[in-house]
Amino acid sequence: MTEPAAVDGALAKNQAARRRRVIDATLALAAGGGFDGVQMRDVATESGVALGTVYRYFESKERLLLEANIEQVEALRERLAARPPSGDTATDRVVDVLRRASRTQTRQPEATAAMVRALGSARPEVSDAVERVSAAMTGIITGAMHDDDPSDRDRAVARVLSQVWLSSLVGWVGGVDGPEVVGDDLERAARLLINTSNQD
Amino acid sequence: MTEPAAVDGALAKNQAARRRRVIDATLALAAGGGFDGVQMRDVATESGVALGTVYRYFESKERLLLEANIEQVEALRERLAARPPSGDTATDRVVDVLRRASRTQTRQPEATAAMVRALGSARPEVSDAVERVSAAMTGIITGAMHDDDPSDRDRAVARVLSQVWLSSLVGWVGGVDGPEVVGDDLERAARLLINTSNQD
DNA sequence: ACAGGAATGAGAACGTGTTCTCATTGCTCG
DNA sequence: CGAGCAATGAGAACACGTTCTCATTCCTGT
Repeated sequence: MTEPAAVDGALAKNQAARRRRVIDATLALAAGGGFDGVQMRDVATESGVALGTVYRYFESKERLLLEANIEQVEALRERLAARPPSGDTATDRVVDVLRRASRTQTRQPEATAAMVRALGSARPEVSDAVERVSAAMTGIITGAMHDDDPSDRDRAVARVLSQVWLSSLVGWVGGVDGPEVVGDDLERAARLLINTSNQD
Repeated sequence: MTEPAAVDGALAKNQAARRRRVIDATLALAAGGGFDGVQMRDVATESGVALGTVYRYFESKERLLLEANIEQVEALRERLAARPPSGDTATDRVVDVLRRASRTQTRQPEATAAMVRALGSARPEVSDAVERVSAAMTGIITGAMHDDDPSDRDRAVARVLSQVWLSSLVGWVGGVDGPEVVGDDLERAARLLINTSNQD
């Protein structure tokens, strides 16, 4: 019954440890020099792994950054879920969460820049990773709305907001807008989308 | 009075012609092979210009693709303005225009992919070009709303829609969604945003 | 028409992502 | 424990964006 390639075993453990070191090295390099600061040779050196090994674990630099981003966004989701948003209306809670999220991102400009650039590069080979990132973003938003399962409309709103999120990050990382615009964009979009009968 | 470097003159004309050839070669290559199909050496060869000259005209491959994109989006804007959208309500007109626009883009998958990737790469050096592209998108949308000058709210809605536009294109180009999703996303967002008292 | 200077052509050269080769190591299973 | 095989290390090699060099051509102003 050793068919599914035992998840324990010495090999698996070593591989998990390598993967971790590679991602950590990536995050460290990204925090320092953004996208261009993450050079595959450096990632290999810093994580104590051969260049070819990095590529056996991650098919490309983008994949590497996206996997790192998935961790970050999912961690963000858990952190936000742990401290539930304040606010009486769904709109307020969503705005609160979105503002906290964008603050988190704009506080680590370089690392965020690296990952956003990977997100925007749009190669089909990494579509599954992009999907997971945006699923996490959407989950953050629907989670802030209310405790019930999200309705179709909730999901539609959340999708739009996560799209605004991405575009706004791209605009910030690309130097089109300042960091505060990300939060403002999201708040404005949220208020336009979730307009219950009470005008702000 | 020959101060502003005469816009006519033989030199200026040759330069304009070179620039045109370079952009045309770019579009042709992009139509064939997407982002990776646009190789700077090929652009130079196809446009009958030296590689160094391409770089004197366009600081980078991204700049080149973005300048090409600006032309396309502005052409699209004029075409859409020439055939005003059908529909009685602002929502319907906006949806009509957005659907036509996304059809135009998804019909040229490779070329669009190349340009979207340039848009998503988010380097500050090309922020002005990104800005022009999104200004054109926004203009397309506000133009569809009504003939009057857009209100602040109109502009806010248009900005959100142009952000959805970009994200949705990124999702399509990146293989996350099918081409029809772009138009659907935009329509859904438009209906959520422009909710006059008449529910659809 | 001519001198001076800017623009271009042609191609080498460099940096970094990615691939490939081959020797070595480490795991698993009998 | 030992054979076999996958994983890894080390580094060369390749592709393409970008930069640089230098000779040649083309404008422009006189």
